[in-house]
Amino acid sequence: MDKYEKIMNLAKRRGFIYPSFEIYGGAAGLYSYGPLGTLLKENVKNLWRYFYVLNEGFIEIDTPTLTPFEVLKASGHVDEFTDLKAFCKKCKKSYKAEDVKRGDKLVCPSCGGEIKETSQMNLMFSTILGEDRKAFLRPETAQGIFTDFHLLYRFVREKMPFGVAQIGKGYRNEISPRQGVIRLREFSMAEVEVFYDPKNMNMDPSNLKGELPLVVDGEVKKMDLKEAVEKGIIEHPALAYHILLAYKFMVACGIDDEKIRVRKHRKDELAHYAKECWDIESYSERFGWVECVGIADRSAYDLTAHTKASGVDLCASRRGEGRIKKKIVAKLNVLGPIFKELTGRIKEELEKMEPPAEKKEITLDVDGKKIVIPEDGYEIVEEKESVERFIPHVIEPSFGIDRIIYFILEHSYVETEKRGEKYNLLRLPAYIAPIKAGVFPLVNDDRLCKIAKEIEREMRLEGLQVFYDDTGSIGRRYARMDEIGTPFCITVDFTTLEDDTVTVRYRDTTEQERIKRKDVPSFIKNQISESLKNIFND
RNA sequence: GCGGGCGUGAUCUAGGGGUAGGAUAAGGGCCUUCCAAGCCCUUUGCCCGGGUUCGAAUCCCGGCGCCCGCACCA
Repeated sequence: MDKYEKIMNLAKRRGFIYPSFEIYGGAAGLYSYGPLGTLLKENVKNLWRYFYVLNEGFIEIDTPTLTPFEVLKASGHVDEFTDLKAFCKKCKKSYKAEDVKRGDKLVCPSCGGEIKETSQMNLMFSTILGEDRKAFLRPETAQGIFTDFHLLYRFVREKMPFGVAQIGKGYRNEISPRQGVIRLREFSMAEVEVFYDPKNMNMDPSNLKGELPLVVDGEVKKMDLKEAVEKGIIEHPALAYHILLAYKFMVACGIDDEKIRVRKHRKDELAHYAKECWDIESYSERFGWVECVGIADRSAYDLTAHTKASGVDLCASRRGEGRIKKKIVAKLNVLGPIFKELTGRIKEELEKMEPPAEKKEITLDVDGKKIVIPEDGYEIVEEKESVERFIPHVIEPSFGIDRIIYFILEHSYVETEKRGEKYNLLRLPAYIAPIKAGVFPLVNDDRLCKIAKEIEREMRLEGLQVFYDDTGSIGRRYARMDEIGTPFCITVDFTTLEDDTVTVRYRDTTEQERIKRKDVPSFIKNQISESLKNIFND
């Protein structure tokens, strides 16, 4: 049995994650989170929020997964995702069917033979809103952010740069989803769209401290980020910063930093919207290097596309450089007496015009009427342009939550021996662990049980997920907690009856210490929050 | 989507045309003063559908799922 199987066995047995709808034979690419998996996933999402919403100060939103056709048409997904591919068995090459169509036959451009084998490449799930409005389940959460850009830009009071985060489901109708939880048809993603002014990134270069294992020319090299930007390996500092942040997040999740690398996309593997893209990959014994995060430079691609398609201006403003612009200003005291009630319309049309080089009579067409404006009916005014409109650029860190959860399990899974017996545990960081503490009476004695149950209740009311257990031997109960990664166990023993102390047992060392019974909730909370704060102290 | 292999409780596995067995886990009880102890009892299963047959978990066909290779992977 390989590690993947062991982990998936554990995951199923202990309620982390397992194939969905199994009583009906299951469905490829669909997995469910059980009770512990749901807690674990929630902790991962909250850690992510800690990074991006709390630490970075990005705003978080929640938009529909059902997305009208026009949105994904504009974004390029309809055309880029819908492809009939023709596969030539002889040449082992595939082509876009429309490129090799000859009459009603598909002909292989390489060998000239007829191609019979085709496959539908549409990766989006289509559906219908109401009677007949075409729609899709979103393939990424990003479009819900782009299409609200104007509202969000106003919400942040028009400051640049700003980030918008979203956690939610995405859907891709994979032709053949192998690789278990690595390739899902419905999956959770956490995405940020960072909007910035390409002429003014507002990036503090001191944020680029540190070396990352970059894959350059197929080789992994530890490289200083500042150097990577200077050498043009990473296109610009904001992109480098987000690569670093995403890397730190992965490590904070408990993923082995020896098994993380950062790889630049080749030109031919870039998504249609991306100008440059870096993947944070993690290594699995079963699957090899797997993409967990993609950090893409989407430039102005999406906002430009949606501005064009919707007609809504998705621009931002920057303080201008004081360019001088001429414009026409109507003199109402002259025009009013001449044109009476038409004056308002005339002013509107007149001021829309490009000013003439020299002052002269202007002939205007207003609502089908020819109007002649006398030379003294307007002025040409010179104005300094104080704002400039531009379409913001976007950096998008996009996290595959389910893959990250798989890697958390794989990398925290430890096989050891205890008294000659196999002993397995999950070394999850305390803030990731689904259960924070086991609470036990040393033996099944009414007095001890009563106190242990009281402690359990106190901890729950303090917001801690804990697990009370009084069955079997104490060793067995520790083992059960170790297997699901519970970092602490609280045990009530006979000494508790005398001095009101209990033992805290640490998962990774199995060592114990005594603390005051009344301090238990705050002690555990401190342990968790201290380890969380340490993430950013390096 | 193509070719090959596989499908037995929650997990691991034995068997195999005639009442499906074990281990682990789980539940109940006894015992138990710190790391999967012991004893007694108990629950859960042949992927689904069709065919062959007196009788199918077993043989055949189809589907679904999993694994391997090819292809695909925004």
